[in-house]
Amino acid sequence: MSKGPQRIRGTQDIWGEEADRFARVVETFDRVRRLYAFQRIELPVFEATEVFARSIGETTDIVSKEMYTFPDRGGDSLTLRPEFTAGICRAYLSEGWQQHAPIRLATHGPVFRYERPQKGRFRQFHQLDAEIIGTDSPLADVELLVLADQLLHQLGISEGVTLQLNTLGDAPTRDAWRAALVSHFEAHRSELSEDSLVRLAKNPLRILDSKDPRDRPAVDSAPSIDEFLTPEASAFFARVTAGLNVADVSWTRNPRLVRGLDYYRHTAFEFVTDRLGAQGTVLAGGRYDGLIEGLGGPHTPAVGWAAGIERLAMMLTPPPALPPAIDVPVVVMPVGDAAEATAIRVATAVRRRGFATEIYTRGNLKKRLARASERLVSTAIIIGDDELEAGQATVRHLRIQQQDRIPFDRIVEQLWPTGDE
RNA sequence: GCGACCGUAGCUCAGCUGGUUAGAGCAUCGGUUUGUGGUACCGAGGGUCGCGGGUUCAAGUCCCGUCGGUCGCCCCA
Repeated sequence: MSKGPQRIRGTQDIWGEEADRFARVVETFDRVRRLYAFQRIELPVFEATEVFARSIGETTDIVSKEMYTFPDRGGDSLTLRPEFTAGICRAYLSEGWQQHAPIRLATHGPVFRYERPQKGRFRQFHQLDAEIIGTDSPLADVELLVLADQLLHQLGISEGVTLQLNTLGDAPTRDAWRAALVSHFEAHRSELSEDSLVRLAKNPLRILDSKDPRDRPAVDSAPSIDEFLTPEASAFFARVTAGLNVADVSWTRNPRLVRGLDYYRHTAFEFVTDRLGAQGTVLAGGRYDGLIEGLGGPHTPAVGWAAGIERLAMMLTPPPALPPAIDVPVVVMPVGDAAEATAIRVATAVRRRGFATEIYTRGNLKKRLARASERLVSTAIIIGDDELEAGQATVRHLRIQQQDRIPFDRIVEQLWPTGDE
């Protein structure tokens, strides 16, 4: 079946209706992001490996086994970005964006993770990303969440999506809670699943969102973070939730929500749906006050989130509701080689007037008209020997099945009279 | 990385318990007096049956491996 080179596993050739959905997600994000005054940035798809290794956490699966890491010809170790945040923080430092802090940034593009592909999960996939860097105000967290909420509404996919919210507290909170969890789970070792025993050593917080029913009892009896929140941490969380309530964004407290990446503090959140099988998370993020410091910069508080474009696109309304991919109102049909030059001249004039057109050259006139009808073209400009001799094109209006003759140099102004956009 | 299912024309699939030159629909291309419409009719091209090995007189059909896909686990957007 297959001829020639194969597409790389976990990558996609996006085309047609799927490409339209994809574009709609990006366009909507771009529109909403402006409403919240986030500025657009473009960043490299690869960075020095240490940018990700130091920020994401050496023990996470992403860093330990999912990165595309390779030496370049100069011997430096580079990595295709597995997420946006680390690269944005690196840029924040190397471009001196501190002087603009707090700064609101938005971007989107491909990210890469060496994972086993399945529904809604790819090796090259695409994310939307929004970050606010340089403020420790809970208002920033609120703004980001309200932005996310509005994005989902404008995409028309907020139905069935719930915002799950949690706090991971500040550093002292997190350390105390973590220690309590470790001793709790150590005491219940015998009740845990094999997976969770591994987590206990590597990333004990992760046991909390285990799907294995065997872990339930130990998880249910585990200490809650609320018992360890410092007054500052709980005041922070209270201001975030209060802000969401004022903005009328509904949310659910999920005390077992933790983040996979090590750099998160305080607010952690996920917009989750049940419509995407195992890949329920559609947009996720939180506050990462320690990350920039970890990269060697000054202490810099920040918040952000990322959303999977493919996952959002999959939730979009089915094809019929979408507008046609390409709207070409006019088509030019030269009949015979002699008509070619005139066809090019006419088509160019149409495009310079600001309208899309295509020149159909293949097949007999009947086939071409059939093709045009199929694609909902409204006007066909036919140019053959008769027309060349008369200096007038046959302009056929496909909808009303009527046609008339118009001199070549008057076609554009006849079809689109000035002032009638 | 683990488990289950799947892999036949560009697309969607049929091919019964292994048996002559592998089929259909859609799409494509051509034709129905080299110039007038989504229809109709006629015809054509297009397949190393993912790939490699094995069993058998004989394999698209059975077995093993491999690659790819799907779903789940892990992880995550």
